[in-house]
Amino acid sequence: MTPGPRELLGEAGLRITAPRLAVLEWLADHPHATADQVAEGVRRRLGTVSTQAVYDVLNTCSRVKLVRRIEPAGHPARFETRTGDNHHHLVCRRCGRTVDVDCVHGAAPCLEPSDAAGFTVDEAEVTFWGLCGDCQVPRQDEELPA
Amino acid sequence: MTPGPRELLGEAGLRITAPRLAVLEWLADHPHATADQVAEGVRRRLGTVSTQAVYDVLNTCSRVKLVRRIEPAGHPARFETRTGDNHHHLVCRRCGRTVDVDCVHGAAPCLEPSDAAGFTVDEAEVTFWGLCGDCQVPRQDEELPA
DNA sequence: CTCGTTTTCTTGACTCGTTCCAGAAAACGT
DNA sequence: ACGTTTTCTGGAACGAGTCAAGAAAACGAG
Repeated sequence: MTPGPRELLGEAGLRITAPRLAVLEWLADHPHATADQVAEGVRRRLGTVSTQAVYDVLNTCSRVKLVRRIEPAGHPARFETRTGDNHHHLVCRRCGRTVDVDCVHGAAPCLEPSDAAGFTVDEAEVTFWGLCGDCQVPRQDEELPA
Repeated sequence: MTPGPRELLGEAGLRITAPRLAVLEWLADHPHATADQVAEGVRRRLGTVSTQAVYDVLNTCSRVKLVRRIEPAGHPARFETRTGDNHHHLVCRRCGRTVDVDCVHGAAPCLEPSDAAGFTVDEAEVTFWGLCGDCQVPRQDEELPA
């Protein structure tokens, strides 16, 4: 079965702390959350947690690959616990809403650049840009009416 | 032949100003420059130009597709005049150096997500991450020796 | 070519997301 | 239970980029 946050932290050699457990648990239920949203969710569960702690947990867990950080241009970073498979994302230009997209061509579609120009490539990141359902028509509340 | 900056601005319905010409010309010779680098280059040519003007020119020209803005996660935005073809980029995780990568599978390889989830997709952005030649070995100057 | 309108540039304050810092507090190994 | 190590708190700070008000240029009609 899927290991819980406690086990994951242990296996990664990280100490088990309330903020870490809360972040991981909350993130498992709310993928693609921003740091702010994570902080809010965690506080709702633990009472008070510093912004710093949240960033620290997120960064530490990113480093050991327990969470993946995605940074869509022009939007604050978002985090998810689905790691390992190199899936891609569909991001709304307007509200930043993000959804997972499985790799189109199976395993590694565009994973190899034709010419690496002396680079060592270790990841191919694919982002699809567009407008989500809610943002497609909404000239409504674009400007408040006089 | 390739139209010069002056013609491009005209066609786009934008006024022809010294800062704009200088930015476009400089960018044509220095693709993937950051806003700072553009400002520096333009100042070298025109004397004094406000940071604001540079951002304004870059944003305005982005809007009319005269320049493309790329924003690699964790690095300041970079700009290029090669627009229209949806080519991709290879970015150095460490120094941010960016090089163009032509689309591997011809026209639109991964352009269509398998499931759009109600989104209207208008662009597929592919970024290859790695280390450039200069950043692969350089544990040298990582820490200054005592 | 001059004038008036419109767009662009300058200067400087400011925001946002994120990190840095020092000290207090918790977690782990013995 | 204790000391060491790592993590958390609170607050200051940072970099990239934007906002706002007025001065200065560019266009185009007369």
